[in-house]
This record gives sequence, structure tokens and C-alpha cells, in this order.
Amino acid sequence: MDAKAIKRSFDGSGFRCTPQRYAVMAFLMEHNSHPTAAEIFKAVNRVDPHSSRATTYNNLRDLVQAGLVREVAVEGRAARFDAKGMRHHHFICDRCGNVEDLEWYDVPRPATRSLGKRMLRECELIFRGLCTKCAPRRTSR
Amino acid sequence: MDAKAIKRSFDGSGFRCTPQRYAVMAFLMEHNSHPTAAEIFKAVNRVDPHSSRATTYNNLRDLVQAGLVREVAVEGRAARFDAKGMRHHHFICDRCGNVEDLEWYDVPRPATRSLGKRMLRECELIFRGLCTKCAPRRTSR
DNA sequence: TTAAAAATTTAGACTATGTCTAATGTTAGA
DNA sequence: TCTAACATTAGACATAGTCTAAATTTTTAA
Ligand SMILES: [Mn+2]
Ligand SMILES: [Mn+2]
Ligand SMILES: [Zn+2]
Ligand SMILES: [Zn+2]
Repeated sequence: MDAKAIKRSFDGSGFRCTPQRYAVMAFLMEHNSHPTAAEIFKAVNRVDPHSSRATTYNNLRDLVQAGLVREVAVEGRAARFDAKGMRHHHFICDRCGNVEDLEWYDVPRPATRSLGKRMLRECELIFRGLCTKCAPRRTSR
Repeated sequence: MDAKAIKRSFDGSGFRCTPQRYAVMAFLMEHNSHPTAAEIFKAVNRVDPHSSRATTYNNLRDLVQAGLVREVAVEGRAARFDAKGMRHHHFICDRCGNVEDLEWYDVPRPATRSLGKRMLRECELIFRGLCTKCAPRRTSR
């Protein structure tokens, strides 16, 4: 898809555009399913068959640090990843742990007073409940 | 502190009030530091010296399920726990991973349209940035 | 062009966190 | 008191993620 854009974003962060790194980023941009590191590792190696587990994890860590990828921690499950495209919120399913995008809207910031000397970087709004797949079977019990 | 209240909340959830379970809950109510399971295990065994690791984890899982305790997932770190007292938001430090309470205020719900068939249970607002301890040293570099 | 330096990848050992099992102990209620 | 349900335990196991040291690739500079 947007090969040029990916390369440019790597340059901007001081990363070399290696096949392994590129594959991770491209996969994340083509899928909005919030895959886990293990899923990304597997998917990448199905196509471009050479990326080690360590490299996949290293690249994910670097991309998160550089702000190109978002990491979503889900209680009791592996972390999920997300290419940072348009701003959006997340809905996390109580039952299956899936992470889904919800359209973005502005979040009110806390009172300056209550923040004290903390340096606020972002406000993240997370919705929880049952996803479309899980809602029916859970209510009928 | 509120031994009676703890016992009552256990009854309400169908739990027996065992020493191990009580110790976990009491520790969480006396500390607002969002300890990890490992920290709770250690603390509990310093005083009432008998609770296995499995029991600590089991009880935490059960208390979370019953809605008496909240679990906070932090990317790249162990989960943290929190007795659900007054409603509040959380501030998570980018650098040290500490979780701090911030005073509660109402969060706007998403549009019904964008939720589709999902069943919304709660909206969680998480603030990220640098805590009071970490803010100074990070800006002066 | 070539040599040295820097960045990256790799396999697999290792660590951290959490779950499961099967045996044992405890409690509530008939 | 007896019994069934509930709870605890040790330690094996599983999963997710990190680290190390060597090899490879790319960049820089001579
Ligand atoms: Mn997303
Ligand atoms: Mn809290
Ligand atoms: Zn679901
Ligand atoms: Zn901090």
C-alpha cells in the first residue's frame, strides 16, 4: 500500500527500512485487528519468510517508542498492537479480549490542580463490555 | 480497619471469609499503591504467614470477577490491583509504570450509533505521562 | 574501492507472570 | 456428626516477553 509513507516515517525516526521492520509496519497498516506480537510474527513469516521472534519483538518495541505504533495492554492477555493512523478510542471485550476501534471524540482533561507536578501526555478513553460476537451468548444465560 | 465491611462484601458475593482472602482484601484497602500480585503475596505472608502463591492469584481473580477489586493492565509490566472504593481515574507513568489515583469526573459516553450491538459496561479514562517523581529527571536531559 | 563502524538480525537460553492439577484441609448446613 | 461444597497448597506447567553473543547487513569514511 503506502510503501513510501512507511519508509518516510522510518527515516523520520532514524530507523533503517529493513525488510523485517517494514513487514511489521505494513502488516499493522493493512490490518485493523490489533494483533498480538505472536500473531504478527506468524503472519510476517508466512509471506517474507525470515524474521526471528526476537526481531519482531525488538521492532515492535522500537516502533512503539518512536510513536508509530500503539501498544494496548489487556488484562490477562498478550499485548495488542495498532498502527497509529487516525485517532480513535478502543473497545475491549470483557469476554474474548478483542480490541475494536471506536470513532474518536474529544476527552475532557483533568483539572490542572489535581494533576499537581505530573506531566500529562495523553488521555486515553477505553470502553469495556461485550463485543458484537459475545453480547448475545452472554445475555442468554 | 473495616473488618465488618469486608466480611459483608464477601457474603454479598458468596465468598467465605477465609484468612487468606481477608488478608488480600484488607491489604488492598489499606494501601492505595496499586500493588502487583507478587507484592500482595509477599506483604500478606509477612504478617499472617500462610498463603500460597496460587491462593493469592486465585483470590485476586475471584475478587476482580466479583467486582470488589479492579485490575489495571500496564503495558510491559505486571498487572496492578486496586480495591474498588470511591470512583476515580488512573494516571500511569510512562517511565516507572506506577499507577496513581486521580479524582473522578464524568466521562462522555460514545454515540449509541457507533456502539452498534456491543454492550457497554464502563468507560475508563486513563491518563498517561510522567509522575511527580519522574517528571523532573526526564525533562532535564 | 575498501576497511572500519554502526545498526540490525538471529537462535535459543532465560525471566517473569500467571495457570493448572491433584491432594489435602475447612466450613456450613442437614 | 456427616457430608458436600468450598478453599488452600506445592509445585509442575504455560505463555509472553527479554537478553546475550555471534553473525549479517548497511553506512561512513578513508
Ligand atoms: Mn485501534
Ligand atoms: Mn486506583
Ligand atoms: Zn467478545
Ligand atoms: Zn514515574
